[in-house]
Parts: sequence; C-alpha cells; structure tokens
Amino acid sequence: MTDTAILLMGPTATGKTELAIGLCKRFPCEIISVDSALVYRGMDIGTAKPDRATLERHPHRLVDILEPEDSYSAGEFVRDAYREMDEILAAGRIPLLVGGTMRYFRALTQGIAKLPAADEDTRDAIDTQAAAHGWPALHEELSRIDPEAAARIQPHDRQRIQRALEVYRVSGKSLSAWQRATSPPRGDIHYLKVGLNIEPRSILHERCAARLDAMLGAGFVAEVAGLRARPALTAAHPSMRAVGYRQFWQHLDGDFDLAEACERALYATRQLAKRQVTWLRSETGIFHADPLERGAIGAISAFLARSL
RNA sequence: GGCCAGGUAGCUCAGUUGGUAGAGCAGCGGACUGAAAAUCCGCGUGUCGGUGGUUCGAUUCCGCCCCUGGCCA
Repeated sequence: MTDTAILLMGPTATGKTELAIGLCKRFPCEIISVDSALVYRGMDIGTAKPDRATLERHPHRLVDILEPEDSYSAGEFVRDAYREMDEILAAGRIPLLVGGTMRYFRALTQGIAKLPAADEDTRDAIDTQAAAHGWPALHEELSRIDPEAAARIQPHDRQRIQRALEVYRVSGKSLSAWQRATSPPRGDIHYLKVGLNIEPRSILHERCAARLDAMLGAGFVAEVAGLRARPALTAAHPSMRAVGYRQFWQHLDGDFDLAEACERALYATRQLAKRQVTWLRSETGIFHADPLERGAIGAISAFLARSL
C-alpha cells in the first residue's frame, strides 16, 4: 500500500505558508516544515516564521526543534521527516511538506547516503591546513584519496572539500565509497510535487524588499543583537550564516553601517531566491503554480484532488 | 561669477604616454550526496557627458558647452 504526501516547494517570499494553510482547509493535511532556518528557536523575525497564533491553529512540525547553537543536516531532516510523516499517515491524514530548502526535498525524494556525522576537531584541523596551504592544495590531497569526489568538486569549494576529507579521516572510507551505498528513497510514499514561483523575477525581488522592510520594522536587528549576546553562539554557527542574520551580525560587529547591512541582506535574499528557482527548474514531475495568479489555490486543489 | 576636482558597465571605480576599455559589487544562468538561508562555477558593447577642432585614427590632446562636488567671491 502506497501512501501519499504533498510537497509544496518554492523560493522565499512566494507565500508558501499562506497557501499551505489554505490547503489544510480543503484537505485533511498536517504541515511539516522543510526549512533549514525555521528549525531554530529564537530565530523568528528574520526567518519569517509563522507567528504564534498561526502555529497554534496550524501546527508546523520540525519548527523550533533546535537551539541556534546546534547544527542540523539534510540527513537528519530525512530521518525526522519520515518519522513525522509516519505519524501523520498513521492518523489517517496527509503529510503536507512545505518549505524552501530544496536540498532537503531532494534528499527526501532521491535518497541520501548514510554518512558519518560532522566532527568539529577534524574540521578545525582541515581549516588550519587550508589557512596554511590554500584550498586547492587540499583539493589535490582529496584527488589522491578520492579522485571521484575530487573530479566533481571545484578546487575552491571549501565546504565540499572539507566534508569529503572529513568523511575519509573519521571513517577511513572515502566519500564516494559511502555514496555508492546511498539508500534509495522509501518506496512506500508517493509524493505529489507542487512548485510555487513568481514571474517575472522583478516582482519576487519587490516582495523580498518589502518583506525585509517589514522584518526590520518588527525588530529584526534587535533579534540578531539578542542572539549575538548568547555566550556560546558565534558568527561561524550555521544558524548565524542564514540570510540577514549574517549581515546584521557583521553590522553589530562594526563591519559596516546599518544601511549597508540592509542592502547586503537584500542581495543575499535575492540570491537565495535565485538558487531556489534553479532547484525548482531541475525538479521533474512537478505541478507549477504562480500564487499571485487568480485562482492559484483552486488550480492546485484541483490537481491534488485528481491525484490523491 | 572665478578657481579646482570630477563626469567611463545598473552602482563604486581603474585604465588607455592617441589604435574604441576592465575590476569589485549588483544582475543573469548553472552546479549541488549529512553546514544547503550554505558552498562553488560560468556570463562584461558600455553614444568612455555633449559638441567642434587637431590627427590616418580621439574615450585619451585642444577649444567651447552641459552636469556634479568643493573652495573663493
């Protein structure tokens, strides 16, 4: 017996949350958030997290599950999402996965390798090495232990070079070897994919700008200042590299004035949206909709109704 | 009104001892196997303010004009 889950994916500022709530009123759905930033408690304004009242009326699973000092990953997301989907399905309802973290959606639908977890000491050692010799040198080292991975990783892609070396150092097995053993996605769940996008891009850009203004008015900078005051939290934590948080943290460090921080945060938002659109374009078997078009929710509902 | 400094890519600027120009940022396209709101890769024709002149050839030199900023009146 194959169960069905709905995937509602799209770039930032397309009104995914609102649409998801609309769908919940028409179908027996429960929402699971697919968002690498919403998982963190205390990151509310800058992540455009649905407000308390909304979350109470329409609970979102996988929101506020970690502290900003923690890290999360695509692999952990897949594990958590399966757990939540099973619960929802067991209750006879439909999981509605909503978000903009396309890497997570992809991991869910295409499978992800079982890999050793991140290891801080190993990463520090690699960083030290990189500072001394540069990333291309480490890329060369990688090409000796894992030529396959090195061939598809750019010589300056520090994050992937570091990850590949880390996996080898902590496990004695190359990243490519681990990846060959990728477990396929679960076959007992069928996904109905709905992609949201707003064209032309300039309209999306305007929405990003308006939303950033609203966030600033709601106290985004103060939120970052509060996080910055937490003793264990640093600019290097994954949570603090999120769009906006990073730029306002730098501003509070005195790197540039508020106006420039706002400008940079907006650039980062647009660039994020562009990358999300790129993911969306490469996604197959997807029902596309423009939330600004009249009757968008009706069209999506019709698609779901005939597919469920 | 006079003097000075500028007017070059969407923005900030570099440069051409005369042979029509290039960086950063932005933007656009792409990649993506446990950090992904991350990380990385690719894409640069623009009346070089306008107009006359000198020249085989002017964005570059000269004249005039326009605009911006500063100083002096």
